[in-house]
Amino acid sequence: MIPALTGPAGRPFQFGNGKKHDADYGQQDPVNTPLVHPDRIRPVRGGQPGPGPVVYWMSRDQRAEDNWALIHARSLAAERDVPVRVLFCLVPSFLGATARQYGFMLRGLKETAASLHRDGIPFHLIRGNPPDEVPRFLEKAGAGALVTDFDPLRVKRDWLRRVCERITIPACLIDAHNIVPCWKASPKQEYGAYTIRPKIHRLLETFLEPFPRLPPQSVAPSRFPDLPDPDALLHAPGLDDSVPEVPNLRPGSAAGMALLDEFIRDRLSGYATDRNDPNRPGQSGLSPWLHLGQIAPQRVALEIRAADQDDDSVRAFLEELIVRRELSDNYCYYQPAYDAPTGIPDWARRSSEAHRGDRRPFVYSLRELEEARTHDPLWNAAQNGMAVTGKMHGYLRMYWAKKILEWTPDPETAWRTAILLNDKYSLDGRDPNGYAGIAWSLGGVHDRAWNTRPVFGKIRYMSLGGCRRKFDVDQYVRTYGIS
DNA sequence: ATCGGCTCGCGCAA
DNA sequence: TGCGCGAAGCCGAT
Repeated sequence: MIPALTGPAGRPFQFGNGKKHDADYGQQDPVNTPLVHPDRIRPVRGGQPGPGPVVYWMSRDQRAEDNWALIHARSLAAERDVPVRVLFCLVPSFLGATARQYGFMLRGLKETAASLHRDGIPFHLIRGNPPDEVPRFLEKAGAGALVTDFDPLRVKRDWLRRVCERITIPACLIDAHNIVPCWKASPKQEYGAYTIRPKIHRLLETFLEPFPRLPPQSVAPSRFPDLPDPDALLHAPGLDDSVPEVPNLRPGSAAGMALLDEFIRDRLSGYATDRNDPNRPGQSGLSPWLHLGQIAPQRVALEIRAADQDDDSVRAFLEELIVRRELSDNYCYYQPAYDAPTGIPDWARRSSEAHRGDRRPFVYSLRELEEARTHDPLWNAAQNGMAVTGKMHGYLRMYWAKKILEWTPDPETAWRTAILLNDKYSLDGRDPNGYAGIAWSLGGVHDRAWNTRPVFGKIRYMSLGGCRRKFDVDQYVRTYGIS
């Protein structure tokens, strides 16, 4: 326990008497109400808070609304009567991201910055390597405390660790992405959805609570930085512009919320029956906005639940939004090799090794796969569709990934290829969901053993015939294939 | 259209 | 120690 981050009740940065908040605490005085559940908060560095502003280093959760990390930063600032500043550190090269993903992110950030400025909170975009630049900014701003948002990916955890080594002010981490904080849902890597599901459901009542609405900042600086200029930033040297932005797509929190409204109004009621047909717009399509934190999963869950629609559909959607998404965070948080075949379950690894030398019916190069030039029109259509639209239907993602295992020389190549292509073309690349999905498809993670097959061993196989039985493959190929 | 067998191991009841 | 059952299947029999 770190003294500077601990309130009188032993709960970090508590306000008031610590009693459970009411359903709507928009009316309440932030100074006298514990706004953020203490289990959402993780102190990562102790020390005496300085007299300067509280800085929220925004990373995974790029929104001004419904953001527990920002809410906590504002609470800290209100308590100490200092301003809040939001910092975003733009890295010129991040895990294979291209102009497609940077464009979506930067246009969203511009909107977020404008919202923050309206609330009296300056948004600072800096560029460079976070372990160098974040401490430098904190020093220059005379920051008194640091707040940041939780991300289970190695590179993000590494940044935070190194930032903490270089600063002298207290710092804390908030899980603003998961409804049940990742470390609270489970203390270990879970074996499957069925093992984490009851743990999450037990805690939902506590954590799936309404967001407080805070008044504009009373202590606000007189000067605000310029809003970020996405078009200028996209031309920065070193930025991979090999994949263009997706036209006719609206990044940002407002567009994400509009898409959510449209989904609830027009498509949620059919979700239970339509979601696994790639020819129907049965899925929400929210994943790019969720991935970049432009909208909060918790906001989505609250709205879906309030919609009071077809029970099966609501249940099925919340299962995917909450249980399976948070299982992905659990996997990346507790499994260091979340993006390699060394992290898969024992039965899968034994089986996979036994079939390493199996003859592959087709072997394609990265280039052939990337250019969608295989013998399988469905696979080509899925790959081509992703390259053009930046997304791929959830059901086809499994098929697409499994075929990469079947058509490359070894599992290592398959993992590398699947991750590279997903991260390069998908708007939701580099997300724990993507890593967990690939681990499920290629490594049997969160799955069970199945009938032994060549190459796959006991890892679940999927076939073109199976797809034909489930949906109209030819229609999909007509829509997304290369003619 | 529908059913059963395939196959492993976690978590819980006992 | 035994037992139920699981992140989206496949295949062949009926």
